[in-house]
Amino acid sequence: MSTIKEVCQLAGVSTATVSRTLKNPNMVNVKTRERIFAAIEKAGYRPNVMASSVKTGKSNSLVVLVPNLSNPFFLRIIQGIEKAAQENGYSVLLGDTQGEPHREHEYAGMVLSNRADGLIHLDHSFPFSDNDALLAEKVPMVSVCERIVSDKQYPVIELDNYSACRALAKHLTSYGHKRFGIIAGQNESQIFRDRLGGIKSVLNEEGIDFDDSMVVGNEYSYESGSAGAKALLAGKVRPTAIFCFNDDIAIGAIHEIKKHGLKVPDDISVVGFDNIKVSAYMDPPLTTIDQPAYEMGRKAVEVVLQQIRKKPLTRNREIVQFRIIERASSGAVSS
Amino acid sequence: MSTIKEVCQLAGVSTATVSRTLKNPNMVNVKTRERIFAAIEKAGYRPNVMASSVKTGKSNSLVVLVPNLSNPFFLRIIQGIEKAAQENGYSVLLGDTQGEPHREHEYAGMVLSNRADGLIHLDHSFPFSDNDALLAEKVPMVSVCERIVSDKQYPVIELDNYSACRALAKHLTSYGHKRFGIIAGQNESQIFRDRLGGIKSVLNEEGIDFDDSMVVGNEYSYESGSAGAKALLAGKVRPTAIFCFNDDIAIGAIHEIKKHGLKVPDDISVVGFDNIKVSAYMDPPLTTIDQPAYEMGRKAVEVVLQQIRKKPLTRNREIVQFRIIERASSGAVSS
DNA sequence: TAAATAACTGCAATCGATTACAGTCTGTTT
DNA sequence: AAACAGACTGTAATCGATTGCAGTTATTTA
Repeated sequence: MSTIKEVCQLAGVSTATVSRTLKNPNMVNVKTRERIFAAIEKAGYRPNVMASSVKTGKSNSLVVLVPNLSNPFFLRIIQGIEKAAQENGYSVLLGDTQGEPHREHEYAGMVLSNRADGLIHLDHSFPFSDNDALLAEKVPMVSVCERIVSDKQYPVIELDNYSACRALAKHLTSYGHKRFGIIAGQNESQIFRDRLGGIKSVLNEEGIDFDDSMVVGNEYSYESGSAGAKALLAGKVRPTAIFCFNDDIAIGAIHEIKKHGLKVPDDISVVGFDNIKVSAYMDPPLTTIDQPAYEMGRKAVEVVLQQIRKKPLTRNREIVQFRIIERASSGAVSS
Repeated sequence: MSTIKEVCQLAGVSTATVSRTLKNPNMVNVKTRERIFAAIEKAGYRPNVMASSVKTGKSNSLVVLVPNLSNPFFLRIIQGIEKAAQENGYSVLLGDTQGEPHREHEYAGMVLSNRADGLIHLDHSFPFSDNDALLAEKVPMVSVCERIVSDKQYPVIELDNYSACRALAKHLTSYGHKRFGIIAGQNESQIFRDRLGGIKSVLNEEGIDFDDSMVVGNEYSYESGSAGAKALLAGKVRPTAIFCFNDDIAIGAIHEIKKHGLKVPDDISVVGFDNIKVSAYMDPPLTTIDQPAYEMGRKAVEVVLQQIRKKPLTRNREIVQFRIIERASSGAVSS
């Protein structure tokens, strides 16, 4: 790897001029510039990004913390992040945390050690260790989907989960459903509270009883969907409709329901959340809530960059639009 | 952010000693060490990774080029990569290339500009621009799944696609199938040739005719699976079994087949490739070839690290084991 | 024509670490 | 008691850029 000095030699100029032709070309004379470009070409010179980072204090990369890389919904968000980052000259450092605090700390620490300029968190945990909490105060950070629990209010890109679940619940009650089951993801999150709240508000309005024993599940996975469905089917009263807090859960649930010889939606309606791509290809195709994941990723990048560039944020909370996608996994309650 | 100098002040030592307590603790006296650790704590000091990278010439990160982030199979590989990288003190720079050369060039260039120490490519294209080809000669690089087409032989982690497809083909012929269709991913890749070769070799042995017009599709996606199935069903002779070159394609194909009022596997058997997680939850669950994606990712990291550390490679080609997963999407041919 | 301005370019300090080399101090060996 | 080894620690050069400041021309203005 050749350095800036070799280019200097070849072009007969100082490092300053070479550096300038690369960063502020219009500061240097056209003829010199050309000579330098030729020298760069000949030397096969590539500026050492690390060196320039030391000087400028910017790494031009963002860390993204993902609780679970196998979730296609997160992936879509990451695609959005990656694209937007790239367009802005940033690169993405990926951290699969598996929800483990020590891995979060490790990746979050990258911002403190100048490896990254900002942090996008796809979870609600405060990703820094207690030790680093003070330093973390001024790091550019956004969360997607759910607000980070911490004293400081970090910006968030999120969906109106309450309203989305109301829409979904209304969709089901309009089909005459009265006995509901819920298979949730994480029980102690704001998302959980918002979604449950949304559903309950509709049931309340409709005068439908709902017992918290009908809420099962605590993981966003196929397995948890299967297990949740199994639990619900084993209860005294079988629900006629099941809310699943993401599509993976719904897929697992439908699988299990069919195993029991029941039909979806004839015997039980199932609805998911996220609208991942495969949902449209399931049998039956899933009724679900579309979250604009790609867009959310893009927005997240905008917001961190704004912080990095020390521009004031217009708002601390960006609400993106959901759409209810009605497909064949939900239908009229059987009489 | 405080620097090493502030720690020096607090502890009353030189930068050298601070640096040493962090990198070679046993070189410094226990009491000094403790004083320094206390100072580090008090200052909230985090070493600037960029600065140390300049000096050492190592960035401790790897670029991973993914042709398509939405493919769950690639994701699983990335999970393996990420984990292994982290265990070795490396972080992962993710590049979603969408198969576009200019994006490949851009990401691959990161190794040349010292942003990354090595490169893992989940595709077969030579990721550097022609300009950079010379410089690329000595960059640590591995590909996963498929060998990189280039003069230099870069190591590869791959499956024996030929044998895997033979296994799959035998599975189907043993069920009595004689009319086959194939929905492929990329037509000009080695994978394509190996897989097609494997299938044809079995058909040959069994004396089964096969017409290349029964090979359709050129993209690893649900849509392509649907479209491919549609095309095959519109042909003069309807196949009784369809090979799909990944599970996404198979999922799309099954969806389409059902739309035509046909049953899987009663009317048509469908087999996939990769064994992504959702395959087990499809209706019917997919017969497929399991690729140990996570393991492949880990191996890829091992191999690049070996190159980075300038240790000789034991072999240039690492073959991982496949397993045929027989599930309900394939069955006896209907009479 | 002298003075002022503009357009380039170079010098050298700097970013925040790492590390070869040399120096100091303590303890051993003869 | 002198010589030497071992254990620490510090000095200062260095990695490869960036950039404020100053210097040199060339051009414009008065």
